[in-house]
Amino acid sequence: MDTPQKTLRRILHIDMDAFFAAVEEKRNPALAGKPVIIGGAGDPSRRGVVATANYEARKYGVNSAMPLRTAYKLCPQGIYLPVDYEAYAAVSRRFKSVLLRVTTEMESGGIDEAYLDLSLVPESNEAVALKIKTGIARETGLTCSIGIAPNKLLAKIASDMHKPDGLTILTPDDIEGRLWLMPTRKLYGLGPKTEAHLKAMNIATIGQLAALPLEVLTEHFGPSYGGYLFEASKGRDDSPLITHWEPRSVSRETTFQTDVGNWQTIARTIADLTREVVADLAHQGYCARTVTLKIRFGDFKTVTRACSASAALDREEDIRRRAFACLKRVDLVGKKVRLVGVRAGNLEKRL
DNA sequence: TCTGGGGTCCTCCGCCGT
DNA sequence: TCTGACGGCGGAGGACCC
Repeated sequence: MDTPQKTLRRILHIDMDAFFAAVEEKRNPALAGKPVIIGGAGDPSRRGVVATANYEARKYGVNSAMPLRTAYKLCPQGIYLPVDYEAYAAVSRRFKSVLLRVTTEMESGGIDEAYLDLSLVPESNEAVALKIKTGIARETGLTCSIGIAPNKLLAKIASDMHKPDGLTILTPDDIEGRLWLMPTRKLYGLGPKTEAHLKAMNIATIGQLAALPLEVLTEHFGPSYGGYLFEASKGRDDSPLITHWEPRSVSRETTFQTDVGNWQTIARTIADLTREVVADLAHQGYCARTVTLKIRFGDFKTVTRACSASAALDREEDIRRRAFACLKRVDLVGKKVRLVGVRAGNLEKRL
């Protein structure tokens, strides 16, 4: 029997250019052309990391996830702003409404990116991309970069290839000539640890990774992740778009400005975080069966302690009592605490 | 010396029941 | 009754993403 030829999917990935910084520049045009760095409380003398730096600031070597204090050393003349999540979320809803006019087959990939399945959209790739870019420019005044490919993995790589304001189309014919020339780190899900592991194996490019037998990859990285690397290095990915999603956990955590040795301060902070978690659970309509406490010490060593209940909890008192039961199981003697966090997991819909 | 916050998923390990 | 294999499950830690 003939197996029918599986038609290629057509997946678009869109990434807003330097999103947080672009929103700030839009509402304060005086920032244009200046290095803008957004992160933490917007004060580079306090603890925090860079959430977004605009292209001007990147010229000084400032990048996402860099400590604000390091960014300040590289770019003392930069303009430092706090993260205004509500403002960015409002713009995010507007750009996503443009996407939903193209197709409702959309997966949100966070506040500044999304995937669309164009398989049933009649227009050409170029026509769809132009429609989206002009729509977003009209709606928000911002630019975006777009990648289009047969799957999510390649579409995301493509959107990153020409930034800002880019459009890149990858086909299966581009795997050898383009994908395989890239550093391994360009693969989604391959972070600094795996990159270093591969470097130690003399593997630097996706092409070199693709040449490794499956057995070698599973031996080094386990069957699940090894199998993923085997497929991804060849540009293969059949993961579907997730158009509907339920949260798995709700959490709050905070880093102290200076490390804390005082038990009362730690306890009060846990109580405050618990209150926020409970409010968030109520707002989202969930209750939780597991409470997890996270403690990070001054040396960055992190421990977690979890406590599960036989029935799902939604009362602040019940969740706080379990968070404190977890705290009792952490040895704090002679240690200073850098961060505390409270997480509610094993969520169930509230009736 | 520096390393946020909010998430997801995976692995490993120990416990428990069969 | 003892022992080992095995699967499920919860806890802990870690890698990764935006």
